[in-house]
Amino acid sequence: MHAFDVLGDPVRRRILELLAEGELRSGDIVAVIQREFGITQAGVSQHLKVLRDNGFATARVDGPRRIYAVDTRPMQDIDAWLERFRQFWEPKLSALDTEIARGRKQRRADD
Amino acid sequence: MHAFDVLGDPVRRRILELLAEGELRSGDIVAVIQREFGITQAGVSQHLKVLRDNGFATARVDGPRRIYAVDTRPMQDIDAWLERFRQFWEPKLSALDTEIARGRKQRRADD
DNA sequence: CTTTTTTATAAGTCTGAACTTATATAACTA
DNA sequence: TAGTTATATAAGTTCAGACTTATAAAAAAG
Repeated sequence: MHAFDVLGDPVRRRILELLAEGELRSGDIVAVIQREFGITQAGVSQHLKVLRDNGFATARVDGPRRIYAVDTRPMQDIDAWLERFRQFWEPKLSALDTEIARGRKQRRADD
Repeated sequence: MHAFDVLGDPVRRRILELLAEGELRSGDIVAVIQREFGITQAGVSQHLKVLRDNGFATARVDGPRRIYAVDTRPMQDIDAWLERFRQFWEPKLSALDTEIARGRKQRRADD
């Protein structure tokens, strides 16, 4: 399964947004997702499994609980895929003058 | 439909990769996709419609042909969504020493 | 020690997106 | 002008993935 396939689901994207803010218990993730999407604990758990199996998240055991953390390695694949399109828009980062100048030149070429 | 939903399909991703290299006729896109994915002209055309309808591509008329071009505005939404995860990995751009140092500090905190 | 909590997984259900065939329409060609 | 090319859309089909209920197993609580 490709990284984009994983992110092609709104529940999984939302879970990753939550994890980007810090580690969470499975149960806490379930509570938020149930409220926002109205699906069951088992449904959320299945999404968590997809994330684990595809490298987007890790889970450590804490008694009967699982503590989930984001793993952003697959995000880098997404980021890399986007690279081919970045030439079409202005860099978002603060950059050296040469980078800024390069960005402006690209912009002019596209307009 | 969310931008990630659109990219959650391998055919559409491939079409966008092709368009990133430059404008293409519908028929040429169909030829490549038929060879790589084995689906019909109508199938490809439906994917092209999804891309048009969701702002990822534009089509201008040239006689009986349609010439497709990529529109990267929705990519920027993807890029923006990724922003929350970039703190977890090293910046790809050459950066000021402070940026590099900041990147390394983040990396250590995560390991 | 029994009951409760936590959460992953199994097994079953269902629907919409990805596919097909068919075709309409516009443009081109001979 | 008739036949061909190009391509979008309509209508129908199908199956994979997102969902449910049920439950097993581990840990915690009383």
